[in-house]
Amino acid sequence: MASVRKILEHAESQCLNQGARLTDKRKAVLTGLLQSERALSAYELIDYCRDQLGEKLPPMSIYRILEFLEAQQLVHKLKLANRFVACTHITCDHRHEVPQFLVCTNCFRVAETSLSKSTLGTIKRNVKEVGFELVSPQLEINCLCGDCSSQ
Amino acid sequence: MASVRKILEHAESQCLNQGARLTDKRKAVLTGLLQSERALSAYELIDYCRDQLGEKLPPMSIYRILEFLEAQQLVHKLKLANRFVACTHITCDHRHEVPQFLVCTNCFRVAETSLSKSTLGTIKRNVKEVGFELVSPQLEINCLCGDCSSQ
DNA sequence: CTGTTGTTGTTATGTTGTAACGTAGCAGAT
DNA sequence: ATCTGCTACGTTACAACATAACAACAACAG
Repeated sequence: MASVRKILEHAESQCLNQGARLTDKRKAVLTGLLQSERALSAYELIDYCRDQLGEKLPPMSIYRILEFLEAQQLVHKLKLANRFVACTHITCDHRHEVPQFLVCTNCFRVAETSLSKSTLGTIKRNVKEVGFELVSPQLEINCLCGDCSSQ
Repeated sequence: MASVRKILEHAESQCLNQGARLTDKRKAVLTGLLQSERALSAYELIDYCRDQLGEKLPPMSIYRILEFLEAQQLVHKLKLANRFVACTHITCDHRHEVPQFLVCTNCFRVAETSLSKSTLGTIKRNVKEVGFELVSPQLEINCLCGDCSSQ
């Protein structure tokens, strides 16, 4: 995995391309997520930025920054856990596929898999049958990670 | 669909079989969920019970009751939406399969589908590959319902 | 320098969820 | 009856999560 510094640089130029700025505060929040193995809540990020990076961010700012980072596709919000993770493909330039997140309900570690096109197709067909529509191109699945399932 | 009264009777005898009691307050909460098309939050249920059924339930009670009803398999908690729905199979006696909930992210209407065994198998294999384990026998998928997707 | 836009600060408040402890009522044993 | 123990429910207080509304300020184009 690339160093945090490298990733930040990459993210910064990516933002500039879109006419957006990756400020220090935004970098701090992104750094927090990059350095964590687990998905973090907004308030955990506040603590992290204060304790590790000396950035004091009130809740309001954190939520704004997270919203920004999400819009830039640099982080994902996991609704299942009400937490955030850095996108694992930040440094890839290719278009992102439909991401599938496996979220450990115990410790909030997150893994990503990718289901085959045909499996996804099956799911989509099922959804359509009951008159619904898959919106979020994002699947989140309740799991236990290896550590937690072996207690 | 069976009447609410019928369902309550069925649920009550099911509880008795397990040595549990379906009290008036518990019935009120279950009724609220049965009469709603959409998944309801704990606080919406408080309002419903107060306004429609004259049961004043503090948050603590609601959460305890919901926990009870979940344990009895009478309701499901949807983590994606932080809301609750009555189990659509309350009146069936057969063992429940792995439920899959399609949750409208806009209005919280909920539909259930069932993926084929093979599709589920594929997902389980994917999960296992990254060292995780499917715990919750429950899949929740972010969708838009027909109404909301056509705006 | 000035107006505009975007970023952050500040304050206040709303919403969701739980801990800790108290009470009420019923069931069975003595 | 009284005790005991259990389950359901009440009460208070607070923790955790999220946003509204408005003020201040920095960056930048013209």
